[in-house]
Amino acid sequence: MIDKTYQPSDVEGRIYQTWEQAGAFKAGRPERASAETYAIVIPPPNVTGSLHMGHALNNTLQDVLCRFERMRGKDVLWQPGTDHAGIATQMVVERQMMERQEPSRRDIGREKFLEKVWAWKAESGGTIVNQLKRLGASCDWSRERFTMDEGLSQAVVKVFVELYREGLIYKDKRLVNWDPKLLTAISDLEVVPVETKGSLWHLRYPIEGKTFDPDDKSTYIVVATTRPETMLGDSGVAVHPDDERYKVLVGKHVILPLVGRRIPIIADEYSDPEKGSGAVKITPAHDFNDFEVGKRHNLAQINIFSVEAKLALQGNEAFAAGLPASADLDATLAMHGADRFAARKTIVARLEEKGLVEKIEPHGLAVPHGDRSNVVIEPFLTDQWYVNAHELAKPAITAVRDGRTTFVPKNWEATYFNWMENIQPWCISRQLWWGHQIPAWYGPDGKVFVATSESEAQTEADRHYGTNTALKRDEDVLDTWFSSALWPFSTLGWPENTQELKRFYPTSALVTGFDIIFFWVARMMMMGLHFMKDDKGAPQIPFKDVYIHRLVRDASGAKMSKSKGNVVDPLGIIDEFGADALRFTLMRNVAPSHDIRLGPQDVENNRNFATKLWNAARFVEFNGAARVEGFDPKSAKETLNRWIAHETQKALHEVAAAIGEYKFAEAANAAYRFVWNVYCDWYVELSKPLLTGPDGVSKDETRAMAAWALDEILKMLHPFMPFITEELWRVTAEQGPKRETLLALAPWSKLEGLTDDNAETEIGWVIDLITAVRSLRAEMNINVNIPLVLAGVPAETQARADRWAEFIKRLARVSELSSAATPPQGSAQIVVRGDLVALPLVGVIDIAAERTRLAKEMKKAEDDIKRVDAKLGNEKFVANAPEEIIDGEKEKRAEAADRLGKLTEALERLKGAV
RNA sequence: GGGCGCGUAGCUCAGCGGGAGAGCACCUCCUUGACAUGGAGGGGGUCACAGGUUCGAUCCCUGUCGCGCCCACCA
Repeated sequence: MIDKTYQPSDVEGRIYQTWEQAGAFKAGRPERASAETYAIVIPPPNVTGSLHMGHALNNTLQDVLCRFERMRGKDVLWQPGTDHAGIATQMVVERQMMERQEPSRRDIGREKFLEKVWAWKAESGGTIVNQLKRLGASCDWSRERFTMDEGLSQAVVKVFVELYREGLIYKDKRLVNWDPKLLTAISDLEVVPVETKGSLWHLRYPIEGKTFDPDDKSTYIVVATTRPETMLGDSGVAVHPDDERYKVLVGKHVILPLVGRRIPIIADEYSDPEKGSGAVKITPAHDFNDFEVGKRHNLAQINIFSVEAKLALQGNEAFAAGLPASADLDATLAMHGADRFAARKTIVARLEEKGLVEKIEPHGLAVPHGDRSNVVIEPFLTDQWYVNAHELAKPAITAVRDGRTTFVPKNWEATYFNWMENIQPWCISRQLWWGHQIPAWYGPDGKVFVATSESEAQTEADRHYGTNTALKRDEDVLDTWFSSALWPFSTLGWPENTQELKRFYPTSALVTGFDIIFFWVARMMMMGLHFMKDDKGAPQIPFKDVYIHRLVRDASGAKMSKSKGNVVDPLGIIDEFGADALRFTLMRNVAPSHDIRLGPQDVENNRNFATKLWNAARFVEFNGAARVEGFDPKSAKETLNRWIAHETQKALHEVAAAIGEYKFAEAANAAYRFVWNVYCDWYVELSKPLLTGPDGVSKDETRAMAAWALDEILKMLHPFMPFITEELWRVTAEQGPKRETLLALAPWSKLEGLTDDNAETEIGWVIDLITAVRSLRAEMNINVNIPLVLAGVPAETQARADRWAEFIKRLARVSELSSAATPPQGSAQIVVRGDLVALPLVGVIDIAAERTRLAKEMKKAEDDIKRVDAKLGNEKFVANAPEEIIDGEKEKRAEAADRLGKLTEALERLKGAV
């Protein structure tokens, strides 16, 4: 028995358990050993994270694909796992330690700290996994991986060492984005510009050999800067070679104020005469452009503070060592212990005292910030490890150009190419503790030995030095995205040549958000193509299709964020409306070029849809419509049953085709319309006379068909609404012939041969008639059952009406159905598919109102005729338009003319009435 | 500066060459034997604007305006 109401919270947990116990989501089920494979690797959520709406969308999309392909008989692997999320996790644990007023990580040391992180991972790592299960995600949990588990760590080391040996990973001293709060380098992608109202300081640099006089412009050159504190590191002033104002100064020197350093005035195209004063100070160690200019002109790279000093002071942002010996002592002292912005004040004050500040203008600019720390990034000259991304990008670009990997929607490829073609070296070292420690060891002279293990490095070192030499391991860890880049093959067991690798790589699809195309997708492409080869040694892509989705926003269209307090918790939604309602809402609204707006109202509507489905199943059950062993829908005799079989096939094909093209909303909406507007609104209603009528062949057939179509509905909805469909599948299994499989493993039906145009025409006519009568009744406010007279209709219509009389009476609330040559006096008259239908309503209808109504209908018909005549009267249209269009227009005209004729007669007849 | 996308009913969005659709909201009616988390009916739109291509443009092209996002730069 199906319960009166569906309570998602009561059944979802149980259903999920059933799936797990049956091993329904396991890849490599023996009975599918020879089946085609289908694989998706999950975008690994942060191990310490919890499910947000973005996850809900991302994973529902993947689940729809996986469940659909599983039902289509494929051997599906949805590879789950979590990411160690270096910076994020380290920050979480550090914050927790601070809240508990425990000693800091530097106090307890690396080893103790890492123990704490692992403990935290053990404690909270399962959260996200359980939340994904609540969403219904059909991952193969037996294969769950973690980016820092042993196997994946081995993969990371191997990749690092091999790329190093190929020269594609190298150590370099260049400017990096330094995060002064986290005290680590970060990659370009982790820097976000923040629009800020700043100032532009115009500083006077005295020219060598002249006595500085604020009133004599020939004694100094003005440079404009947004960061006056960096002047301590200036090693040149650049002007544009064509700038007449400064031509005479090129080659001369200025004496850097406060510091006293002699620095050259150089000519370089980088200088823009339009900006600032046209002369720009060059600080090679603290600005990316200046770094390049400095290299061109051999300028000194002067750090205004040193990493060592900062590390020692644990982030006090102190200026310490590193200032040149000739620095103004006062300035140095003022810097000591002050942060960059305090230093700026001090320096500006010192310069102002000396009359060296010409003016300060307000100036808007985008200041780079760290995406995690949210502090201003300091370009900083340090030794870091880099990946030669430019080289690795080449095959990754080609693979997409050749269409071996395709983006859906395709326009993201432009974004991908644009970034890949301009890719910069990828800084992969991080001055953190939580992550994969770089497999590099240093000898006493600083020589580096990169190896897969310490002993291997030691052996190499001993060979090199000719004696046993103590080595020191590189303290840095790798960027989290380095291990993520290997995810599609590391999770499958690489570097071992596993069965999984052979069977599931390249994976079928990747589903991810546009915001990590660069962070993740591009890098997986690079690493996958470099390390994975097919039998012939050709590079292998990590995935064939990349489906890119957008954001989930709140009901008013605002981006969800903790600070705004508008975050909708998917688990709260699941508690209230059920996972199916949330999933279906997301799927019905996901569109390639739009973010999704999600309001509770939408979820409620889809919860209502689930209820509708539930009640349809109850109706079927009440009416004894159980599944019948070996029932073949093709064998149906009743037109109504042939019609629903026809519609079912159509809907099932629509849904399958749409999922196949990643058109999730189209698929979900096709299923929605079929279930609600076809099956419930018409089939269930029209089947009532048959199901409540006398026992017999027709009744049996209708019962079997109703149950059969319901089964098909459960299948077509299952990828979207796995819980309620599985539950109904289970309950209905009790009623018909034995059925052992879970719906999750049931085969997607390959319906064919059910198309029936006659049934469609006939039922279409019935539906139109009922709708027209209902419409008229509502318009004229008639609440009682009324008689219906077919006026002078052809024999075919008459026969049809006879066949459907009972149905029409019931659904259109008609008391009696009869025929006559002409409509009775005082009838309301409507035209249904060319047939005149009269509703004799003497004394009931308002003749004047009916006249007005008819006139309105006639106007419509006349307009239709005019429109078509205008077209058909156009020679060029007749000459150029395709034949079927012209024929269509002619049909339209004939239909309208016929309708007009009947309506005119109807109006004529009404004249006699009072 | 470069790129991508979007302006269609009050709202959220489909449609993307042959006289505009859905859901929600709104109005009217209906507790009829699956479902009031429901049923029936209805009103509501110069498809941003201007040109062009075409027999025909919401749909294709060009431009304008407005909105959003990404990349680069910002002395």
